[in-house]
Amino acid sequence: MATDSRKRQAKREDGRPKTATLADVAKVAGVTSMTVSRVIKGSGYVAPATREVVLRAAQELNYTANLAARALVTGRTGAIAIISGDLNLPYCANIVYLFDSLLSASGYQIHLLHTRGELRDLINSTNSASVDGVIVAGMHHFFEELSSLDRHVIPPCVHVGITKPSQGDYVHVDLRPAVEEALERMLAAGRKRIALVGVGSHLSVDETEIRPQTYISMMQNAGRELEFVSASPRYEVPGPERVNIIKQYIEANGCPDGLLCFNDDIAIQTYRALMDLGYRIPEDVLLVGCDGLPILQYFEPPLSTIAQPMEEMCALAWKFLQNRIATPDAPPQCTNFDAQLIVRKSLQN
DNA sequence: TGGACCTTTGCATTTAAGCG
DNA sequence: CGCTTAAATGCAAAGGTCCA
Repeated sequence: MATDSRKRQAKREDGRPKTATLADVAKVAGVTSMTVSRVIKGSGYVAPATREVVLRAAQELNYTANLAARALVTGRTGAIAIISGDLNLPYCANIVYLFDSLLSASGYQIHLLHTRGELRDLINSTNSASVDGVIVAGMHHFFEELSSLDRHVIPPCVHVGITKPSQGDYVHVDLRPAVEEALERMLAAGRKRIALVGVGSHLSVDETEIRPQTYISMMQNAGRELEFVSASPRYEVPGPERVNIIKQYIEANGCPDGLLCFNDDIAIQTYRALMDLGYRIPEDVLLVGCDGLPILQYFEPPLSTIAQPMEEMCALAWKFLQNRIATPDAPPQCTNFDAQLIVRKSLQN
């Protein structure tokens, strides 16, 4: 102990800042560092009087736990990586916000990543994962790739989103029933031209994407022509530009009388384009988005949307990940939710 | 190459309390 | 008083990286 103190003192003379350690607190409190550790962690037996003395010493020395040293012993970093799409997308921002609330409440820190390269760097930096777990929001291809890597290097992983990975823990939401319901309502209302807004006829988003898949099968079963208003749902296309793309399409081709939008962002831009061109909702066009953004209810008329039970999904995914961290070899945990169609005036005749 | 860094964990030891 | 049990505390080792 005396040796340690001399070394710390020497460092201080070198001009390096000295931070209090468990041993420093222990010395002041007159106990060993193990007792201090128990008090700080709140685990194990410590007499109330001893606890008080230790806490006072810790406060006096402005002690904060050395997370790196703790990770060294426990193999836990107290950090979770979240890999999501771009935060420009309200859907992704909302997911990150929800996980942030959940993880913070559990005392975890978040590493927010957007690319597989970022996670790889994180892992390579120490030859082992420097996070306790990974949440992959959407991006199921990435999840599959991650799951196939060396399990000794890759931390526990859970996927949450509208695609269903072939392995691992996941929380999946099925958009199909709600998309079908929206299209059935448009068909039942006698709408002649029902188009999908946001994806081109070449289905540039993802061939496994359930929205265009459902749209195509429903329209074909109803004997209807397929019609795609190509306005990339990706964030690279700025909103005003997308409004113009949609307006140009309508001016060139006339306006479909039913519009299913790939997401709520696109629904809002489609709304803007329709208003600018003098179309009425729902009289001329039935309009529905997808994401469940609350702001849609404040439009006039209020916009319909396909909503996912985001809070339940995120809470369950976090529970799955905690289970996986605790028992790495347990069987896969999977849950499926159905998205719900929120019908507002834009989808009512 | 080996020791220092800092913390936690499993196990061992000591102390206190309860009871006949 | 002496035994048993529970509570409280301490010891030793381990972990990855850095630096002399």
